Amino acid sequence: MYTNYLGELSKSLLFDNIQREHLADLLGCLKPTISSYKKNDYLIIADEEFKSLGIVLKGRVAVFKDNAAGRRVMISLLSKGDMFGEMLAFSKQKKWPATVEAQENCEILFLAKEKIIDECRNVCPWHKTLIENMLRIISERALMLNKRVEYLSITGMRGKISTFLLEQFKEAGTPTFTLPMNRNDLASYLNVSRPSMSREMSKMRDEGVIDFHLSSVKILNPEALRGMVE
Amino acid sequence: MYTNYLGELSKSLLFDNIQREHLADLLGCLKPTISSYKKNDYLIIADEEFKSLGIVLKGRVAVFKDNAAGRRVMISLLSKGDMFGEMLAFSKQKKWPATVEAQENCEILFLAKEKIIDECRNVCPWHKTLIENMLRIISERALMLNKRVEYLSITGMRGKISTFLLEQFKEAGTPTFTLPMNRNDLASYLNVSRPSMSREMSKMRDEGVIDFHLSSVKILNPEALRGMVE
DNA sequence: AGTGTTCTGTAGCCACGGCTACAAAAAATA
DNA sequence: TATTTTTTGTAGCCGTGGCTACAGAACACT
Repeated sequence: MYTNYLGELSKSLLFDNIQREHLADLLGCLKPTISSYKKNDYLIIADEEFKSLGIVLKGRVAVFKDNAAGRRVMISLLSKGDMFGEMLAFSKQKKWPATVEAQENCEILFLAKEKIIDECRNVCPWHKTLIENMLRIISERALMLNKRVEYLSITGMRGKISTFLLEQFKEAGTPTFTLPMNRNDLASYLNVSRPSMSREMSKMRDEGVIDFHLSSVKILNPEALRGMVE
Repeated sequence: MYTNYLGELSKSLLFDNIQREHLADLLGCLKPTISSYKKNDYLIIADEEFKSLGIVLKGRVAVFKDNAAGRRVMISLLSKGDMFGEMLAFSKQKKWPATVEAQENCEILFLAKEKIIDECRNVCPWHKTLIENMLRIISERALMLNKRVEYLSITGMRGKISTFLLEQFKEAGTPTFTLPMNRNDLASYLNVSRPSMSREMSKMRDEGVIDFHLSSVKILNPEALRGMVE
């Protein structure tokens, strides 16, 4: 059944640190179901009852959210190895907050939420690793969201740009580094418009604080940049 | 040692569904440490190595973050029963991202991160409940952050206000309901300025879409409100 | 090299919303 | 009831940044 996918699954974060040969045992204990979907099929419709979390085995799926006006906004695009619904599995929330749609023909593994914690704690030693992985995945996602909120809470284009660049600078260690996204993605990450962001970056270049060409950026005056944070 | 606090701890979310009489056993197995701090003492300084998560037993503590410009911003204010550092305990991140300071004289229980998962899985049956609680707490926090990001990503005052009111409306079930925060808190939750928000709400009242007096709000025209979401 | 596609920088217009300031209402304290 | 403190509504000023539009650069594809 899922034997074809053992190799793929063992690369997934949820099954990290679990040997491929033990994975089969663990799956035997988790008893997942596998479903196939055709392009444009809905895997999940918002407000449906949550029963199990999903892992993409093959193909790509899109997570959407319909806002109150009825327009659908894409939240994320998932492919092989990615998981969805992991936060719902452990919260009190009972309904899916989003809609999930197949972008291509795909196969999805579903894991019932009760199986993840409740079963075979003593019998199956890999379960402990599974729980650890789950805690790590959710915690890390929460930390990412936290950082995102920080960026979004900054008022002012300058503040956002300089905070972001300083963080990249700190991470890279060197004053010259490559941006991890293109202008469009960066703009929507910071929730500003792309042209406005470009305009401001150019101003900052004119002022001699930074220099850049496409995705390559150089911090010329870190102190001045820090002064622009607020 | 912590026997004085058993009653308090059993009310904490982390120890939910654990009988007070079993809590003592569990704590014996978790081997927490308890420290006292005076007003203005630092419990944690940002960038220190993370070793254990904390639970406030007595007093109040403030979580701060210093932005790149050096200005400190309060993230949250914690009191009896509140926990901090729970996301760090399970992520790969090794350093505290924030500073924690005592607002009053207080007592804090610290729980080493290894103890939470690694120990006594088979011996101590309450451990399973503890892990479940932890997963629930972190998942719920992630969901809250997710919702926060959604609000912050809405461009336009109208969009934010109407989305928020529609959500409250849905939650309440009735067109008349009470706002869960005052204007200041709501404004900073939506990351807008308080006067601008008030101005826009008044406009919406003039247009006959909503009515309100202080914290009491009435939705007069839900359809029109939905049209303002984007 | 040639073509189409995506990405980036730049310009100009103008509305949204931030900010300060103040007064009235409500709530807390005495 | 009187007094202080907090919360809320309103006004006016004006800068920030969103938006459309376009041209040139970079990239992908053949």
